[in-house]
Amino acid sequence: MIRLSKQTDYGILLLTRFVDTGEATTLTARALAEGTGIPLPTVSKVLKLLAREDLLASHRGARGGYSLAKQPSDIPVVDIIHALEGGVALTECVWSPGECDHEITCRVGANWRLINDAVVDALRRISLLDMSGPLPHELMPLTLGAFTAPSST
Amino acid sequence: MIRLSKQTDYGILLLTRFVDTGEATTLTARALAEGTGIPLPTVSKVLKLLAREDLLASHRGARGGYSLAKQPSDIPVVDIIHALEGGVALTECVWSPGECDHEITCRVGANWRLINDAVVDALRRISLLDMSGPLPHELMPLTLGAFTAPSST
DNA sequence: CGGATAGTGGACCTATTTGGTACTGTTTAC
DNA sequence: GTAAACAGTACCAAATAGGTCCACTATCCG
Repeated sequence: MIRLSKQTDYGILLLTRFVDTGEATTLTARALAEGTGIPLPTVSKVLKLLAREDLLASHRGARGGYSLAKQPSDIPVVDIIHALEGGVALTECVWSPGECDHEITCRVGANWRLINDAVVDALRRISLLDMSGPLPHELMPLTLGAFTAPSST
Repeated sequence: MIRLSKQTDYGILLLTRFVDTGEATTLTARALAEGTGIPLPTVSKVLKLLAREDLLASHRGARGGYSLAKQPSDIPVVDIIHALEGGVALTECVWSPGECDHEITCRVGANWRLINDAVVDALRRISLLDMSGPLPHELMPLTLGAFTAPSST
């Protein structure tokens, strides 16, 4: 089963809380933990990772906490994934080319790269704002026109 | 890092060998192992899984082996992934809904489902034949038109 | 100033998954 | 009947993910 890590899942969920409470709001890890049921240390870890990649701004000290560092519409889902699990590389050779023994004979690699790029690109176009809203289907069809030949582009 | 398992990677590679050698050819696990450098037990395991999902036809006994069960153009990549790692479920709630505590408050789930469907759909449109060829880019751009509002554009 | 609150960084442990192996059948060609 | 080759399954080891904890630093507030 190919799936995102739980951390990423938590991350998205936590970030939507910021969107819900208003973008400027500062929330503490503790409050988030209580609000979501996710254990505090874990929440803390996830928020730290998000802050490190500048998706969240951290405020230390008493009455500190975290707040969104950008507009929700300016935070692509792919950035969240990147912050929490390092990236998207469907196959090893996409991530670290040159380590595969099947070298020249393997034409599959190039194709994986294209597919990978397409997925990353789609994930880049989806923002936190999109994710946090109950998007009407008419407005969010997310069609993947795969393997169509556009002689134009 | 979100990635496919090595087994899936092997699977695609092995399947392309069948395409290369002609679709009707029967190949043994041993021959494949020697040809690819992948250890025999592992090759065997992967082929078994592919046969179980009817992507390969197995021929037992002496002079047996495996052959493609369908035309390469009729084997979507998503089926290979399904055979070798069980499926594509970006988040847990896509796979087994109802187990998440964040129940009603979580509107994210529905969106993940849409994204997941889109990825699966793209992977369904790419065939083994596509993967095994050195596809010219003009013929295989794999564009994902994500989150475009169809009404306006 | 001092205490309480909150994030920071990193170490750490455990459980699960993955990658890979082995072995005992069962089927088939010759 | 024997050898080749797949089938099923159990198994082990290494890697990764999930989660916890602690010592430290920064900030607010009285």
